[in-house]
Amino acid sequence: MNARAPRQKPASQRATIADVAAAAGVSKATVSRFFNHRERLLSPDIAARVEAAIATLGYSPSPMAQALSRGKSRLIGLIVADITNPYSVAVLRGAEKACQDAGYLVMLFNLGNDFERGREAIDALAGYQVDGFILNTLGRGAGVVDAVARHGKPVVLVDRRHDGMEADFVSLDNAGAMALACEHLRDGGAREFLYLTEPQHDVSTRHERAAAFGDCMKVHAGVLHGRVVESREDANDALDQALCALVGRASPGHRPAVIAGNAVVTLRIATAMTRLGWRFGDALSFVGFDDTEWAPLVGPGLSTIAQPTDAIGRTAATCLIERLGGLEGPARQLLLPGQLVLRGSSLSP
Amino acid sequence: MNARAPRQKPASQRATIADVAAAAGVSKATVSRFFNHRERLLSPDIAARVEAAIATLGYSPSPMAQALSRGKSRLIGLIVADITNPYSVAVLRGAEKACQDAGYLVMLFNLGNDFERGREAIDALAGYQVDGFILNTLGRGAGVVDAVARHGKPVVLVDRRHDGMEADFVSLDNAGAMALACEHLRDGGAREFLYLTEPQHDVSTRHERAAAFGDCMKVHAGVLHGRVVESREDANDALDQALCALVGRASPGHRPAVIAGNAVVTLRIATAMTRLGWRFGDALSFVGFDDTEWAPLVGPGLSTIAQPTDAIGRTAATCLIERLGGLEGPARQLLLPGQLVLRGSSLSP
DNA sequence: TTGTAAGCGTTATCAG
DNA sequence: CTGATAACGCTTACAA
Repeated sequence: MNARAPRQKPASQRATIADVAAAAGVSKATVSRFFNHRERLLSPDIAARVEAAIATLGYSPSPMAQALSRGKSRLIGLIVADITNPYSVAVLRGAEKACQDAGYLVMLFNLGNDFERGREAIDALAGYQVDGFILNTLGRGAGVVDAVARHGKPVVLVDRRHDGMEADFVSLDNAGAMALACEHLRDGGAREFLYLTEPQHDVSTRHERAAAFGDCMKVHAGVLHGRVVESREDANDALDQALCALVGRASPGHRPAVIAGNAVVTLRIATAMTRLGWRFGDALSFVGFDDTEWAPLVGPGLSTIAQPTDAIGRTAATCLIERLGGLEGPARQLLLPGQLVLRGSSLSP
Repeated sequence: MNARAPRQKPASQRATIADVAAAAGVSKATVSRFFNHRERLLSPDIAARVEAAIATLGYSPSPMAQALSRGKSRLIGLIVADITNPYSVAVLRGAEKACQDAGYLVMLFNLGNDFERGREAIDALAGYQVDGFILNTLGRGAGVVDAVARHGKPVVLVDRRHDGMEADFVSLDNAGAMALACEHLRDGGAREFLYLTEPQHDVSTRHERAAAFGDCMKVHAGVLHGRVVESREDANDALDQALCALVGRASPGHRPAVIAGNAVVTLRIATAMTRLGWRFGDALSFVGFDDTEWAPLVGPGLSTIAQPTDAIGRTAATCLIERLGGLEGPARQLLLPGQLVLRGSSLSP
């Protein structure tokens, strides 16, 4: 008996390892061993007793206590720039599946497009002892590189590189995908091209796509002509003008081509088209990045570049888990191919 | 000095409370008090020393250790049936915001539409000592009620009731929203109605909407006629037939009306319309539940019922946090109003 | 093969 | 107001 009163035990809680030990008439260590080294060092009869006690008490170890004790949590921190973005969600799903298969749980932190919160997110997740990070943000927002470095945990970057950071990187093969789109449109007779993108800022994917677009034009220099225009929210006039200018440049018999850098831009273009009274596949050919569920429903159907989102997420998770398993070596770069989905917007009538 | 070698301290880790205590020349208890009871019981000079040590070491308390010690984690478990569903995501966003404002972190578990995993999800989250649950699933899938009950933690249900469960419930006012849609369509001249829903199974929202539809028809018995049809994936023929039958029933001068139970059904109907070569707002009037970003782009624009998703999520989180704060009393029921968004599909030409 | 006890990073009780 | 010290639930040397 202790002189001091022990903190009272909250009446009916989950069974703890001590309860099991008591019930089975063994020590806590033995119960712990039952879970972690069962076969190797436990006699059958004791194992049976422990097993029975576990069953009757409905015991399962507390991951928190385990994490505290082991220093690792089997938790993976996933930070997304914007959970509203279907791309992010699709990637998330893939990653989550892979993690669960490997016995990891995903802790999600959504930045809600507030890039300054990146550091905060990392610190919060690190507090919960996540073993590693999957980051689908970065570029803007300071301190993230340091924040990650400070905790010294493995990181995988998805879709957005970050300069100062030596980390595995998983993404769509932007150059390949853009080439697919451009070649398809060229085959359809297009000579004048317009690439519409969200403001590029520091988002690596946007830069890569714009650069790839430029390269495609260069390959057919003299015959293909392209322009890149940044589309901003609420800048409808600029968008309309860019489209009109494009159509104005086109020579007869050669339908001009528009490529959208992502689904957000596609949405804006579709709105502009109704505003202008134009029809996809008629006034112009169109291909957009990101194959949304509604792409088939707009006008004659929108041709798109489908990203292997699920594979991207799964690959990212796998990468990270490999690193957690101790894999060494330089940062890897995994570029997955996109797929051209043909619909009316880019086909000849 | 201990006879036994202590487990070696991993070289450069996060600073712990002990490090801070040492640096400030005080006890761990004092450092702890600095965070939890600063003003009340800490002399200014000691507080200053602690503060300095915290700053130089970059210390912040480990939430895991806190959770272990306190028995509460400031973590909220959020279980969604399907993260792919934009409705769920929108709610998630609202809830997350409210939680963060209140100093809680959300742990997300996605069922991926595998309803049998509900129990697993709850146990996993309970393992991490979440203080309470927000559930956006249930109905199907066994054991969830017991699983929740077993842990005895507060729960808020979103959008889907569950019979055996006494818990706060937050959702769209389905009856009100349906009435809005029906009255609008009736004003537009519709007399023959078709309500298309996903298979109702045990999903309470689907039942409520179907029942509300029936009630609306009953209110104008004799003049309004309605049918409810369940639309299944890959049952295109049945859908087409239902639509044709509806149009067949309509008397001249009275455009028939179609109401879609959610965005998934809306998508199917839109596809059917192009298949049939019909045009929204022409062959029939249309209103669908859920205001998606693409609703304005389909045909003349689709009229919808916009759910206050953000408010739903926020409300759910607030509810839960109130309970965590000790609020007693019977289960509450919070029904938030929907908003009718008018577009071409339900307007007279 | 099993038990003992230290330690993971906190908080809370009790004595000064 | 401050410091020891026992818990929280678990793992893991080390001893037996």
